[in-house]
Amino acid sequence: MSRLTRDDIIAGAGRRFATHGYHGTSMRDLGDDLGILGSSIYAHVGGKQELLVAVIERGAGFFAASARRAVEARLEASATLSLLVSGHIDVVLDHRSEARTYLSETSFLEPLDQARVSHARDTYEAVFVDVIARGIAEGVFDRERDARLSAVYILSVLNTIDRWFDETGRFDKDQLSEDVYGFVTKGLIG
Amino acid sequence: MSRLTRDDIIAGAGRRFATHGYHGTSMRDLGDDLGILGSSIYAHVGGKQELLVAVIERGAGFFAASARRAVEARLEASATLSLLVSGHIDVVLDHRSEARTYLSETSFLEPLDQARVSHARDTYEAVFVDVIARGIAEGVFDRERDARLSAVYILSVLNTIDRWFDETGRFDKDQLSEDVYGFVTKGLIG
DNA sequence: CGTGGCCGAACGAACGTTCGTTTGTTAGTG
DNA sequence: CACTAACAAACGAACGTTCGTTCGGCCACG
Repeated sequence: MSRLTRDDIIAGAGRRFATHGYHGTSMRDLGDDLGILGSSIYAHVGGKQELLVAVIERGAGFFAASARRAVEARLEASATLSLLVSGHIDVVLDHRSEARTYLSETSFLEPLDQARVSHARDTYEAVFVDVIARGIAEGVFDRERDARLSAVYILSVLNTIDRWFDETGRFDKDQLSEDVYGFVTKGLIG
Repeated sequence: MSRLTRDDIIAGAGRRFATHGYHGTSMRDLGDDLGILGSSIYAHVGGKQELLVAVIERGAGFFAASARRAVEARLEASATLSLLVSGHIDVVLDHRSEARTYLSETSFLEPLDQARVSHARDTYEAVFVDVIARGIAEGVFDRERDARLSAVYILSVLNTIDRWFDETGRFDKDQLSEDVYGFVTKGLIG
């Protein structure tokens, strides 16, 4: 086992935070996972709270990057939404720890950090709202639907995927993306 | 300030667990909320873990009761699903603390309790799966949709509602139920 | 007048963090 | 190519605090 970098520490913290929660994780626990003493972590980071910030910021970055890619493709509304869905699923499954920590431990940040993360999340959600509103305006989505509520519904589905999806199953990520997109656009009735 | 009952303690614990998490809550915190010392809680309850079990069991009970009511109405598939949706929303909004704790702190239960709660959750989910499968068989829902996946999607939407829905807004619970049901059956396209 | 809710002190364990020291790698010098 | 100064990672003990929990005594209510 070679020596560790700051990134190794953050990755380990993400794993622990995602599974045991921020308050359920001690520096000694984290050290055990990494094969060093809890106190040795302080050679890399200022403290436990700084680890949480780093993990969550990393998670936020993945989502922001995914949204940017979807928007910059400059496609029609439905295709953009499809990109947003598959991009979100990629983030949630390829960066499970950071995504999960970002999604469920944000309330344990200090107020200033929490405000910044909340703003990032609002910005990300706004991308979904905008593309849905565009789709409604173009007539491709139902004029009766509320763009904001629909975005919240869709994000609820996407944010929960990592809690049940088994990557090793007979269903792969692409099929999942397509199925989710089909569900949120056509619903149970089809 | 009159004297407290065991139920008061559990209700207070639910509130704290829901907002600060199980590990983010100390017995002294909880005592402060209730207006007594942390140590005094032990006059009502065996310990902290027992509080978590009680809160979660209460939450599980609400969901189970809702599912029972929906099934015993013996309606056609789509009407039953509508009852399941509105019943779930009632539980999540009328018993926010217990529902939230049940939904997100279950992993901090001891293995035996956790297994029992997991089983209860599977049973509840199965009610959704069954009614959707029935709807598919009757031809009222799309034959292309997978009942199990659809149930997970719908439950994802329902379980997230308490994180964003503002009861004081211009949108009431009944409108919300109808909107959610419309979304999951007809989707964005309509 | 006894039973039970509550207090307040106390317990040992675990917490996040600090600190002086040891260790292993790297860079520079002759 | 040997030697060494410098640096950063990791150790291990210790810090003050907070944790969950116990216990004896008090006081109000049934």
